[in-house]
Amino acid sequence: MDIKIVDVASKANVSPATVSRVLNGHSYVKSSTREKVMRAIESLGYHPNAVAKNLRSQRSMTIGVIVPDINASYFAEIIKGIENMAYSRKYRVIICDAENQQDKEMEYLGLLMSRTVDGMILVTPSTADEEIVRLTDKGYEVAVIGRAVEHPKVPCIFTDNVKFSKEVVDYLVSLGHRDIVFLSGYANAVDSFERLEGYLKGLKEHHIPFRPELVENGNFNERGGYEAMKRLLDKGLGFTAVYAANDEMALGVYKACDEAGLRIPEQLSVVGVDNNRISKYITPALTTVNQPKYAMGAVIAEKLIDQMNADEFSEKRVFKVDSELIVRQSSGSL
Amino acid sequence: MDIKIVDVASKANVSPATVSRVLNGHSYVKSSTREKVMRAIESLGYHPNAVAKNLRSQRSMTIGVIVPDINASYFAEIIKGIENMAYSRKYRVIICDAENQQDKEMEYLGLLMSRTVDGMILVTPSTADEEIVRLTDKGYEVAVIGRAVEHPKVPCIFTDNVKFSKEVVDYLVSLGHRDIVFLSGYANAVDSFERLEGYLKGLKEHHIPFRPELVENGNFNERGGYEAMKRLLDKGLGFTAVYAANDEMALGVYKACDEAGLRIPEQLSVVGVDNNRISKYITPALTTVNQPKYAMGAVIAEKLIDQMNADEFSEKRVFKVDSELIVRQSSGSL
DNA sequence: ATTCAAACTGAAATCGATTTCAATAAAGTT
DNA sequence: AACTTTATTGAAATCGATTTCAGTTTGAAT
Repeated sequence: MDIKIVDVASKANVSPATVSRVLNGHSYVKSSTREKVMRAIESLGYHPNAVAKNLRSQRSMTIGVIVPDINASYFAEIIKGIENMAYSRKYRVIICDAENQQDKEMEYLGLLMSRTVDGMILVTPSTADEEIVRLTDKGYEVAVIGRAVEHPKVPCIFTDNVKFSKEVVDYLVSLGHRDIVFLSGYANAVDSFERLEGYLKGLKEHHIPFRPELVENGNFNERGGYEAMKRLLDKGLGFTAVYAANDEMALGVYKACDEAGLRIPEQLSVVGVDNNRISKYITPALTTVNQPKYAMGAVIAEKLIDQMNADEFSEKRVFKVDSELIVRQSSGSL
Repeated sequence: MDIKIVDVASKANVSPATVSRVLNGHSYVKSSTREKVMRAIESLGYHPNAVAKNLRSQRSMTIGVIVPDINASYFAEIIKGIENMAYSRKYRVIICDAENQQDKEMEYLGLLMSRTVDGMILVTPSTADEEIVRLTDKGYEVAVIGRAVEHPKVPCIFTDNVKFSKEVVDYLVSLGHRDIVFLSGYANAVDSFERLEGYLKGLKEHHIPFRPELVENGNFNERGGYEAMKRLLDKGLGFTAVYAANDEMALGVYKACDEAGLRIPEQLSVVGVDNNRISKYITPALTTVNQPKYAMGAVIAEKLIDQMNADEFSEKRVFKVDSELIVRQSSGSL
């Protein structure tokens, strides 16, 4: 049922080699034969089998991306950046959505490891560094978004979690807040860890004693943020501001506050991270930290593609990009 | 540098065939040899080359999905539904984001056509029906979300655009509106077309004369909605309600109204379609039409997989699912 | 008219797995 | 003991393209 290159060849009275030459165009082919072949291709509706092609040529011109959740605009924006850069370099992108499940993440990693892609970009905060190092040493082309990995061949791009988290604390303190809740994401993510670190650093610098009871885990999603906030409110701890490690959790905080009749920002200031698309539409508009998501995706895709095509690796491998605090209406002075 | 099956074979002192048998487990292998092979695999860190495997076995256990925009929650939800169903059936999913560009859509279609996937799901409103029929006749397994395609082998799932659009008009008329704007999406999308049809049908039923100047195109995105609304406002046409063919455009309408000092819903009622995640967070919360996106993805994935594995095709191929109007605060009586 | 390079083409090897076929060994069956 | 049947393995063919190698034509240069 399938049309193969030999079918085209026999229809055009040439060898498969010639058809291949016409198809790929890096060799001499007489223009009259080229036309014969083209006509045969056309009339048979021939489509080359990429699986065979990739096997022989040992490349697929595709790169794979694994993200924890395509629904989160943070990742969706990154993907757009990757996609457009890759597209302009004639690469195609396949996206794997791990849906925040570690087993799926591993599963998809296995899929990409089986040579279906020429390179991969991991945006997954939970794949261990050692795993990435191992992959790279095995000869896979891997790039990482969201943190630094110690390996001379792995391009990385990330924002300084510690730095901007400290800046959030600085900002809240400048508004007069001293009792600041930190809402963390899931435990095995570097982002959670480093944002907590920045939070602590900020407190320390302002000589504010750390109150461990003000740190709660919200798993990076709305529901987690909602439940964490309810726990905090139930305990009746005194606090005037919440720094949520991402906007999704901040959304949950809004909901909990709404139910508890707590007004934002009059009674509680809320700051998120990601500049999620929703954050500017919600009322009050959420103060948040913006990361250059699209650019991060584009830069890392470019580096990866460069590296795949040149054996000398790039002078610059690790990119730390700046993020900015976007002050909106969810935060105010005491 | 790469470890191949022959390497494993020679390390374990067996033939490649035996290694393959161990790997795939559908043949007799003495348990002692199995262990030898396993040890060799382990110690060499062997990963089978899926490209070669797929070429030989003529299947990849992956299905490809093309969507116009992964950033839109309508598509993201559909993808989730597909992904989870596929995953439970041991299929992997690769997602192609056409970014609302028709050339990219074609490009990705070409990618999927080159036998890298066992089947494909198109959620693209702009791929022509004839193209889909042609693909299917050529032996590709294709399923479609969002409309019906006339071909006995193509599973389809969609909501009745005409029906719910008419219901939107019914609803607005019941609130007393008679001058209703219709904001259409881009012209080559069936959705635009059918939603307009429902709008017209609704007007007709209520004996409201059709005013062509009240129909504008907003290209299904926020910006388009904003600009279309501005054009309408500039023209100073009298209207009291807007039916936007999706929520994204409704967002643009909000922005234009905000700038023009027009209050929603007091001075203008707005209704969207999709029940986009943002729609419930925006103020006033948007009245919209909900489609069972996740379920649609799951159902079509299941049908496609069934069809790929059984030669007899399913009795039921076309699924029309119900959508519901979610009334929120953006619409009110005159 | 002869020579040499460039243009053009096909046969066969190759990519890395799976699978068929056939051969042998072990285990039951009468 | 002779004869099936079942278990176990390897050699070789195969999937559908690309690419090397070598051979033939053509065209230009001497």
